Amino acid sequence: MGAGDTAQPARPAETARPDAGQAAVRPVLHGACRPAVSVIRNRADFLKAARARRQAVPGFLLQARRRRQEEPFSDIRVGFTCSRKVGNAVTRNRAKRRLRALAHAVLADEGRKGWDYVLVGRPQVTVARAWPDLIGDLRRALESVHAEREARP
RNA sequence: GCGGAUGGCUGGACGGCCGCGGGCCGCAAGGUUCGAGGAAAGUCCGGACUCCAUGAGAUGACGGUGCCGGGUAACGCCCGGCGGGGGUAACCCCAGGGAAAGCGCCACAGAGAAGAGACCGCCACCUGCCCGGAAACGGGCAGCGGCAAGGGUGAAACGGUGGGGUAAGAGCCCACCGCGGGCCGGGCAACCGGGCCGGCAAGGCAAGCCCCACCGGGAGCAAUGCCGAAUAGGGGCCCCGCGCGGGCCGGUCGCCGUUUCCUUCGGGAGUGCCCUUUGGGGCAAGGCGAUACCGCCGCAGGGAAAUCUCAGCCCGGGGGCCCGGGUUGGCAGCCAGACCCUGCCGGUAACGGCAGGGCCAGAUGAAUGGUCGUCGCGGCGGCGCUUUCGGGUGCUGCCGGACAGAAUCCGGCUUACAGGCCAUCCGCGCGU
Repeated sequence: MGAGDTAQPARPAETARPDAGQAAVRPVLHGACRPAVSVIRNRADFLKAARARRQAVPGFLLQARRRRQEEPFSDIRVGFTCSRKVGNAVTRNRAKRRLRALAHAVLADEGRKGWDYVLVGRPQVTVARAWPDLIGDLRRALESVHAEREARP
């Protein structure tokens, strides 16, 4: 009986894994290796990302953090933040949805495994900025954040 | 046709690419179906539902409501009336109980603001002075007085208008209106109509306090209930202190069972040990599982003692029963309901009854979308055609498309809202 119980504690750590495992299989069908993108829902992860490096671009603010060794690192995680300064509830929702679509379009190809990204909405611009400009913003922000990492030995 | 009043509806459509959340089916891949609003908002009322408190309840405090009748689960909501006010009208507006229970206040202006008051003013008798006069007397001014009509102030001036009356005046008297009290008639009632009496006594503010009637226990879904890491850890009681307990390792037991090369995929050759009836079987190595039992022998050593140490390795005083707390988080509450649609019946209506049909979001760093295109709508402009000169119509360019995002759920209220549509009614104009 004791051996049966000892297998239990290991399970919570693996809850994030199954997605990663399936995603690792799926890209083979496409021929390219696209890591899975999952969503950050935990407050602690948001706070950690906010304390790590950041890059402001016209459309939004990007916060990014490379996860530590003991955390799962096979996927890309992304979160979204729109405070009350962005506008009323309708505007906040719309800003968040645009950021979500933006992450979907760009991050799977240009994000890095084992990193957390948080996209922070800005008043007026996040909702109004033209779509191609926003995509360009994210590409430049990612480049800058990754370069900063490599410059620091 | 123009202007207006009221009630209601709508809140762009279609498609391509890429996505999200829930349910159902499926081992899975995946499939299928559903997926924001009229206010989802403000959180202002009323409930459902939970937990807490409570002897039924009464009283007080506090809060709320306030014409009458009806509707409703309930309401401060809705409907129908009444009264007052506004509008030619349709219709709209009203915080609409009590001011002869009491307290308080009524700024400024004004003489005076509640049993008030005399600034200008009006006036007879009487007294004094002056003028005229022969005198009687007349006139003027002042005093002693009378009055409150007119002027003036004010949001409001101690009933209003008219007449009589008077020196001048005054509800002093009269008529009507207003006010108060009975009476009669109508209405469930608020109230309305009529008539009689009284005779001015009763200013306004209750959204200052207050009085009267009625209603209200408190907190809220972050309510509340359940599950819940681990050698973790809190409290109580009892027992033991035994080379004891827990984890890991090994032994042991059970099950499985082997390796290399070639290949035309049929097979062939080789093989750690033993047995063989040549079919194969057993043992060792290996894997998986179980773990009661065992951990070389010996049966100990240190310390005054409690007790500690050692012997596979590591950690620790141990065991039993009961109670309680609780982090990350998960589940329930949590979506079939005072529900929606249609029809019939009752009711002026709000609404109610019956029958049939329908299933319509359940997220939790929070889904219900992102992007591109076409069409449609509105505004401004250009060109063409047409015109009863108001406009209509075709093509085209630019711009715009509101207010706003479910979070336990219902009934209301309030506030926000680009543009568009419908119905009924009123006034004016024109035609018949």
